[in-house]
Amino acid sequence: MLTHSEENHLKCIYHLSNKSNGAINTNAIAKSLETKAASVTDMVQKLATKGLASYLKYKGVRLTTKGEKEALKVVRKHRLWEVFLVKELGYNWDQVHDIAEQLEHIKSSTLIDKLDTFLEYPKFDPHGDPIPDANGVIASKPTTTLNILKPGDTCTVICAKDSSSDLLLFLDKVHISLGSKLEVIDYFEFDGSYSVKVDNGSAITLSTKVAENIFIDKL
Amino acid sequence: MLTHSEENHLKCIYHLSNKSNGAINTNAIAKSLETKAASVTDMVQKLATKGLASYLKYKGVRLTTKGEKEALKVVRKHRLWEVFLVKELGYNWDQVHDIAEQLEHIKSSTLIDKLDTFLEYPKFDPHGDPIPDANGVIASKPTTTLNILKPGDTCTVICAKDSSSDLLLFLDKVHISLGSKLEVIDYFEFDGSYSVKVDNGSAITLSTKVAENIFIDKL
DNA sequence: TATTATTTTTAGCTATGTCTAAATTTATTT
DNA sequence: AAATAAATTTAGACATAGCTAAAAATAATA
Ligand SMILES: [Mn+2]
Ligand SMILES: [Mn+2]
Ligand SMILES: [Mn+2]
Ligand SMILES: [Mn+2]
Repeated sequence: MLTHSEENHLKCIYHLSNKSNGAINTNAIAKSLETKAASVTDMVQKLATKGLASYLKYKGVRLTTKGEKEALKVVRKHRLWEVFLVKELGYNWDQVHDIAEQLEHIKSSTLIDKLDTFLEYPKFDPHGDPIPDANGVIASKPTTTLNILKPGDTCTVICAKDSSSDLLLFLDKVHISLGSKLEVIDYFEFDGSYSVKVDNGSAITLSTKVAENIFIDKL
Repeated sequence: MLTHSEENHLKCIYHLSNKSNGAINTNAIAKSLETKAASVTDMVQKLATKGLASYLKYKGVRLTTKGEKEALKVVRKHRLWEVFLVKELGYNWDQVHDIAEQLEHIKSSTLIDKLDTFLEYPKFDPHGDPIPDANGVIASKPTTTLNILKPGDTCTVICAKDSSSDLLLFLDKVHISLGSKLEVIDYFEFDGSYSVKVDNGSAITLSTKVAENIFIDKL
């Protein structure tokens, strides 16, 4: 049986492994979990002892097949609970992360599949991230971001790159949500910002940073 | 912020205080939480330090007003999650206790009231126990049990005295659930057992112990 | 390549929560 | 009332999980 901390570390390593390839270093994990490198080292050694990670001193860590399976279970739980919080309880997508961070650790051999059934097998969470199925099979995350578009291009928003409240609050403010149709009106070399029409409404300005964090389907 | 263990102890003391009056002794708590008296002593001293309980060495513990308020919050969470598990996810009433035991510890200032709204403000949990409202106001538990009835009496089942899986599984087997109409056909002095018709069906036999654990409304 | 800087690990400390065994207090019997 | 039994607390141990500071390894730079 895994502890909350073990699960959090597995999930973190899983996510970091998807962003960059190769072994994951201690500092990156510590930063992501808001903890210290020394603490991560302890945990990573523990995971290795349990056969959930392979770890070489000073060389970083990667998940074993077994570890990835466990990580995917946590990701599945996290995302299904997020769907529940937004769709059933009426939370906004920027409010659910911290609660899901706790709910993902509830232990039960039946709960999450019953929740999945109740929610009618959603494929994506409120941030557009794919939900692993009961066997741990997960769709790959999209790769196209808004900043590849040129003036005149149109697209649909399908996912937010990270679930940080700051990004989501900003998108809410400019009325961009999953499924929004965007049309790039202009691009400004000076600061890399975009002028964009949201759902054929008025044009707004998006910074490079925002544009890099919105996954899209180009139309 | 209370830890899981603190919350479990508060809830336990609250429940025991409702069964017997006067201070609650360490052993009773240890037995109920499946832990040891020495551990309970530590915890109870901690609760006293935090102003949640009043404690006199060797004399037992009782909750302060503040402690009871916290206990009621946990009870509210536990019972609302039980309603969710049974009504929405399709669990049986004998399967939800252990999961609710975990869910009751999820920290959020908004979650439980949203869940309450979602469930349309249920007044009782799946075992017939009253659910405290958002202000901590709770209906009193019924007091009439099946064993006060005489042959010829009829009643409605409103609550099971404890939520132990053993009792609930037995009641399931004989098709007794909340709302069932029971008619006492016979009482046997020899072993204190009852012959009872369930919902005007065939007669079954209930032991004294079972009869003492079913709360009823006499008709 | 030698030196310096950065990253990572180890060592040692702290806090929580649990346990067993011994000591103490309270309750029950002779 | 004294002796014995039972309940309760204390003392000391262990496991988990976090931290800081020092040591060691690796990476970057002169
Ligand atoms: Mn978590
Ligand atoms: Mn998400
Ligand atoms: Mn609990
Ligand atoms: Mn219940």
